[in-house]
Amino acid sequence: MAGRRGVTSIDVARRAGVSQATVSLVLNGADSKVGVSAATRARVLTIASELGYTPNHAARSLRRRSTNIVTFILPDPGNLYFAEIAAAAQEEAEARGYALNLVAARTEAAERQALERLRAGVSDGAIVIGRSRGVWEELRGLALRGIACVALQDASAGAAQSIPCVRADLESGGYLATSHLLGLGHRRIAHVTDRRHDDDRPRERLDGYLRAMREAGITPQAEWVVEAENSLQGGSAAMHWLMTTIEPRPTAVFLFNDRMAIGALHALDALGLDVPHDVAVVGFDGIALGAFTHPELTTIDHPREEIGRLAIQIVLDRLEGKPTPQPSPLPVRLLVRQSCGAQSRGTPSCSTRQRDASPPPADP
Amino acid sequence: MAGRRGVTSIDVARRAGVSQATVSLVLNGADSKVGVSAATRARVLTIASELGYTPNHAARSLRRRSTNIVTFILPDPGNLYFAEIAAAAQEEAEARGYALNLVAARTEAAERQALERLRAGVSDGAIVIGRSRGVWEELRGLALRGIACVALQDASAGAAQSIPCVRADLESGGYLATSHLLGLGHRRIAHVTDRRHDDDRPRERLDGYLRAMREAGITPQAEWVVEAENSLQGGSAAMHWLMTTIEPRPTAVFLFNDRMAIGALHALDALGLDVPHDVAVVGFDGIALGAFTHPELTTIDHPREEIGRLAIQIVLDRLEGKPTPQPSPLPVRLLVRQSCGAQSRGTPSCSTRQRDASPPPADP
DNA sequence: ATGAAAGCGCTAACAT
DNA sequence: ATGTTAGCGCTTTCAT
Repeated sequence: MAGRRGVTSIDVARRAGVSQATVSLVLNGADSKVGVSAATRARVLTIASELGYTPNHAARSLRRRSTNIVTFILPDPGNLYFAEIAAAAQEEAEARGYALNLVAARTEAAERQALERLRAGVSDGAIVIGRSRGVWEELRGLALRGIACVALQDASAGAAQSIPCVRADLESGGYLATSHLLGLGHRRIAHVTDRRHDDDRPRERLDGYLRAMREAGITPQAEWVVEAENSLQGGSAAMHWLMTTIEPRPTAVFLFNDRMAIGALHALDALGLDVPHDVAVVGFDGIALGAFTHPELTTIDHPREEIGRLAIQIVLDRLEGKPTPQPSPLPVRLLVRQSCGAQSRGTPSCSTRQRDASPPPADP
Repeated sequence: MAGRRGVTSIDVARRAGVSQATVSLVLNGADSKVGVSAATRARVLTIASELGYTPNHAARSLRRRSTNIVTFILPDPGNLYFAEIAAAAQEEAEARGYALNLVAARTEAAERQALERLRAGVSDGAIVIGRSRGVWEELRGLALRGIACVALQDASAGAAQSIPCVRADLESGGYLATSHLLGLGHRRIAHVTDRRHDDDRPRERLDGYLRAMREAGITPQAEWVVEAENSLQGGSAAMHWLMTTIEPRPTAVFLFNDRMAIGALHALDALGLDVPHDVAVVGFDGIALGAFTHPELTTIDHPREEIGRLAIQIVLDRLEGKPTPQPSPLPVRLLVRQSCGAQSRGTPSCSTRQRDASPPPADP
């Protein structure tokens, strides 16, 4: 039920007493060699806006073989980490005249669907946070078709596979987090990782964790590493399990991401355990929310803006034929707040950047 | 730089030794009156998949005058409330064979852009959480063009304007929240609202707040109602201001949404004030995160799934020509957790649905 | 400076 | 059962 059809360039042409081609010429600016007289130009423009003319997207895309759209496929819109990256990408895309479409692909089926639509040419490029292994073959196929694809945060996609990948240095992050806890005197340090298997991301953090432990001469107990669902509940459940099952209890826990860490804080609260006194907690990602938890969350801070901006830049540069080197992993940094116990509760660190802003005007 | 073009139905036709039209017939199923022999059908299908053929989206949309896409314009992807609604909408859209594109429109300019693209026909319908006042004229224009639009959570859009609006009963929510606090014995109850002016949403909650106060025979002090930015910081700053400026201090605060409430909890924590003992806090929305804060957040729970599902249903029903009545406001409910002080900290209420799940398997 | 015309890849009505 | 054909609305080359 498409309803009455919109106004076309032919309508504009008729009203303006010119040919349809002229309308097109006028609307696509003077970038063409052929010129249009100022008078005609003005008349066409006026009438177009009078009629509320908007060029039809499908027709234009069909003809131009491009859409001016980039798709951002995200596995989980409920994870603010992705929201923050997408926001940065969005801004950059907009600045360069492209639209960014977010597509949630929470299941493999949804992901397949989304990729299928990419093949159909719904957009000129894509930023993909892959979920399933098979994504990479698919992405290469798309790249061959001229669709500019960039992977996010996936080591396996790497240079070998010829599709560029923007990522943070996750292994270093894992190492940093764990070293920090070791430096605070902790020995029984647990790590909660993402249950999803078909993915290297959990592995990288884990590698960093293991390296730090090894360097400290500690052999992590098998039960110190637990897999959980990547969610608030998952983090909470994992922490609950760690605290009620393992003897002796771990004194510190490093979690897969901030969202799970927030779940974990809640579990500890419910168990009556104090953070950081009884258990130290370190998250991963650096989402803004981490500055507002109780206690404030110590975490591994990713350059989220840069990740988003870089990803879209590579996509657009490719689209415009510019050379795009395989980017190197972006550095992460330790963001010390309260949950790790490195600072006293009352003394907020200067690295806690998200301090309360100035008071609002009262104005009922 | 579109790269080499993809495989078209003509390629498939050639290889299969049939006409291009036959390929189209086969791929669009048997819904047409004309038949295709099973043999031809099979051959075409095989070859199509061998060649990796995917129908071109632009061409198909141009011809069919429809895209099979619905756009969801959201003002703030960092607000989990929208993420939860969008997730529900997504699921329903998928189930009905449509794709849902999320578009972030954090500024008015971005919103205009997004609406412009709707006019161009990028999608068949749209769910819009308007930001600026002008949206409504624009939406009506789109509806006239046959694009099925649904507004979310905006009273002003209502029946009068002929564009359907799915919304929760915000005024009742404000009333419920405030009444609850009054019932707990509070008298100096503050309300933190959204600073944005061109919008009725803040107003509705405020109306509920004022009605409850009036019924209780209390005249709210002007300074009890403060406007703040809709963000974690905004909530935090507003709470800080309330607690450090007003004499005597309010003993309870009802905030515009859960995100601001979480910011507020943080400010109270930083000031050394105990929630709910020193100050009772009530949020609004019911996002999942509210069950994981410290203390757990008492809030006005919206039927977020239903909102998302209903919105997309109306869009799709309109698209399919089914009658779609103007929906009535969806009921909200008080979700009592810890931050209001109605229950002792140690005794979680049964309405706190998001309890920690069962323990995960240890499996390093 | 402007118009005529050829498609982009597909669907759907009509002809065979 | 299959092929032919006429566009969808636009861009762009080539004439004029």
